[in-house]
Amino acid sequence: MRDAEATRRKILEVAADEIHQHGFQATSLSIILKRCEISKGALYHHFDNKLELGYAVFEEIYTPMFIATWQPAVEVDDPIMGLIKFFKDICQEMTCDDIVCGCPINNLCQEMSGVDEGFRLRILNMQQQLNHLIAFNLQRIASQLRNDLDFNQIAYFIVSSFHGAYSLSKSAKNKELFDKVIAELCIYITNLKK
Amino acid sequence: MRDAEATRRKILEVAADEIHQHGFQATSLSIILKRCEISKGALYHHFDNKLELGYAVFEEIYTPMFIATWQPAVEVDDPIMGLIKFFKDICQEMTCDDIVCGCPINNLCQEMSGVDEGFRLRILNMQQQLNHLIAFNLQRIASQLRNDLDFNQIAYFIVSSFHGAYSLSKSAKNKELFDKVIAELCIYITNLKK
DNA sequence: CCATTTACAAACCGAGCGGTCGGTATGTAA
DNA sequence: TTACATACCGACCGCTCGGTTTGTAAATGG
Repeated sequence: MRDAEATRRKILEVAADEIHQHGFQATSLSIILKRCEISKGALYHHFDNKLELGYAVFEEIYTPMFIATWQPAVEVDDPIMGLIKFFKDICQEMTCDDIVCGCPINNLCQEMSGVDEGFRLRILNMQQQLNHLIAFNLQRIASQLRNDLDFNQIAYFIVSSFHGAYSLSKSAKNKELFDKVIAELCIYITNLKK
Repeated sequence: MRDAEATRRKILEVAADEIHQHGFQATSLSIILKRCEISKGALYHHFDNKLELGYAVFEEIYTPMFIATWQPAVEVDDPIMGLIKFFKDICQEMTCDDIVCGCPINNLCQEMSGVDEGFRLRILNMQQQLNHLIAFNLQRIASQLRNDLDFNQIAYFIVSSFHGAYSLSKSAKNKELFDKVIAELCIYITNLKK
């Protein structure tokens, strides 16, 4: 037999890239087939339908990537500094094209939350995990922070601003705009400290 | 003749609603035709193609609505209080479904910025107008605000957070989440004052 | 009053979509 | 060698899409 697992993996990776670039609904299976140099039979051997492929991409590609991105930012001695370093690094490393393409999960959130319940619940779960991750680690150093802070609320606000920054930069095709919003976000985060 | 202008207007309004609900690409012309109870000939008599219809919706429906929404919020004696009242009002008036549907312009920004240059430039123009509107009116009361503030940066940050709040709430289908982010945004805005 | 333009209606077109299906090649185990 | 499962091929299907063409009744200008 040919390497079935490798075929499956290739489909997932190409699909992840296509979905990231064009969104789920606008992603064409035939383009995925062409890029993978496989037939439709091969794809439907590994996945029941387009939706199941989408779910698999979400769970096996986007989710691990998302966790691996955020976790190191807050699971450090000082999550405030961790977050700021995290954001600054993103500003430095990201190209303009990266920003225009946006965060895969946030893109799906915008596109698919209202369309498909399966996607919505997966995205919701991911967001709650992220929020807990941030809020818990802020709580951990509560003594260094201002009093009467609502850590959950703050975590949601940080993520909102971050993803909003992508949105704003999409129409501008301008990295500087992204950098500006992130800079202000960093100021906000810094001011959480006493 | 039958009332051509009324027909055109009805098409625009129905299209605006469909695009708001399903996005531009997923909006089907045939559904618009059914809802308007007109034929394809009527639609293509008034608009060259789907894209031109989309542009017309943007310019004749979304843009005036957008301006009319934000302008009164900042063109008051105290734009800080104006913005806070604006946000609080939105929290009160908006239903959960409204929030899930999102801001039409931000939705289009996410979906179409990378797909069509015509949309991108229209959205960009709109965002720059909004940013100037906010930044200019903050500048106006600079003496009441903290020193060394970058008003443009702050305006971008406010808009980012606001639109990010929609995004976050889409997957949660939860108004409280939206309210939380807005509450934190109001705290941030309040803290701009001396 | 008639010719022309306007404002639609309705039939139709090709392309592309997701998905199905019969068939084939390649492996393993009896 | 037989028997079967897995992995994959590619033609084809029904359907919807945006868009075009043709036809026609109502309004308008000369």
